[in-house]
Amino acid sequence: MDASQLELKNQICFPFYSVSRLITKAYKPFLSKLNLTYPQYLVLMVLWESDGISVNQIKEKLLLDTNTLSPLLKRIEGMGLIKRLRSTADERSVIVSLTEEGAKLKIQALPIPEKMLENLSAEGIEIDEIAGLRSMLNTWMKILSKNNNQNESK
Amino acid sequence: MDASQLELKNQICFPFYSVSRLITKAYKPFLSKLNLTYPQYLVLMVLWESDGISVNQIKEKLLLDTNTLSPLLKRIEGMGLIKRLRSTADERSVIVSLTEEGAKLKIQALPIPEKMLENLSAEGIEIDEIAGLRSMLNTWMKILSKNNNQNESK
DNA sequence: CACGTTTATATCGTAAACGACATAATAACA
DNA sequence: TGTTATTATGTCGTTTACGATATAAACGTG
Repeated sequence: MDASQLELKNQICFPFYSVSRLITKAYKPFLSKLNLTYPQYLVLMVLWESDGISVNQIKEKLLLDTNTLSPLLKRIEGMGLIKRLRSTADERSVIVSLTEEGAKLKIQALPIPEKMLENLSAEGIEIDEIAGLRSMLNTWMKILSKNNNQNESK
Repeated sequence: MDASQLELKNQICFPFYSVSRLITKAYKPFLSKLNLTYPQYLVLMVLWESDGISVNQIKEKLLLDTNTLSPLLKRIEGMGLIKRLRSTADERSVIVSLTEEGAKLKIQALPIPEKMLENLSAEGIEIDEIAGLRSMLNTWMKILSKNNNQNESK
C-alpha cells in the first residue's frame, strides 16, 4: 500500500476536477455577456442542435439528472429563452422548445467556441492536443456513463 | 463561422465537465464509507501530506477560493476531523490541523486510489493512458490557474 | 379490467462553487 | 507616525449537483 498514491499530484480525479472548473471559469467572460451560466449554455446548445425534445432526452445528452434539470430549465424559461409544454402523446413527458429569443441567442453564441480555442492556444495549449484529448475524453464519458446507468438500474 | 462548433460533441469543456462529475461519482461508494464528500476528501489529502498549514495554503493547493473553503472546513471541523486556530504569528491566518481522528482516517483512505484505478481499468480504461493523461492535465492546470491568478490581480 | 411496475418529471434538503462584499490584521510608505 | 493599500479570512446570495422521495401517467400481466 503506497502512501504516495494519496498525494494530490498522483491523483487522477483532482486534475479533472480542477481543469473542469478552470475551463468553466474561462468561459465566464463570454457567457456573462449573454447572461448565461455554463450549464444553461449547455442546455441551449442541445436545443440549438435539436429543438423540441423532451427533458429526458436532454438528460441523456447532458448526463444530468432531472432533479438538476428541472430547476435549471425553469430558470431558463423564466429568462424567456425556452418554453416547456406537456406532451399530448405521453403526458408524462415535458417537451422543451426554444422561444424566438432563445433561438436568436445562437447567433451571439456562435463565435464563443472559436474564441475559447484562441484563448487556450494563447495560453500555450496546442490545438492538436485539444482535439486528441477531446476524443479520449468522449470515450471515457461513454465508458463511465454506461457504468453510471448500470448502477442506476440495480 | 462554423455552426457545428456549437455542437456538444465538438466541445472541449463539456467532456471535462462530464468526466469530472462521473469520476467523482465513481469515488462515492468508497468515500461514503468514510462519510466524506469528494471536496472534503481533497482537503484531508492535503492535510495528510502537510498538516498544520493555513487556509491560504490549502486554497493554493486545491485552487479553491476561501468563500468555498471556509464553510467546507467548518463542516470537516464539525465532524471532529480537523481543528482551526488563529495563527499567533499573523493573526489574519487560520492554521488547520488534523485531530487524532482525522489523522487516523488516512489508514482507511489508503486503499482508495488503488481501488479506483482497478475499477477504471476494469471498465476498459488503460492504466498507461491514465498516467499520460494525468501529466497532461497537470500541465493544463498550471497554465489555466496562472491565467486565473492574473485575472484576480487585475 | 384491476393492480403492481416502470417511466418521466418534480420537490426537498444538503453540500459545493463562486461573485460581491465585509472585516480585521499587517505591510508600505509618505 | 498616520494613512492608505494589501492580505487572510469570512458572510451572503444564487446556481449547480445529487440523494431521497413523491406523484401522476403509461405499461404489463394475470
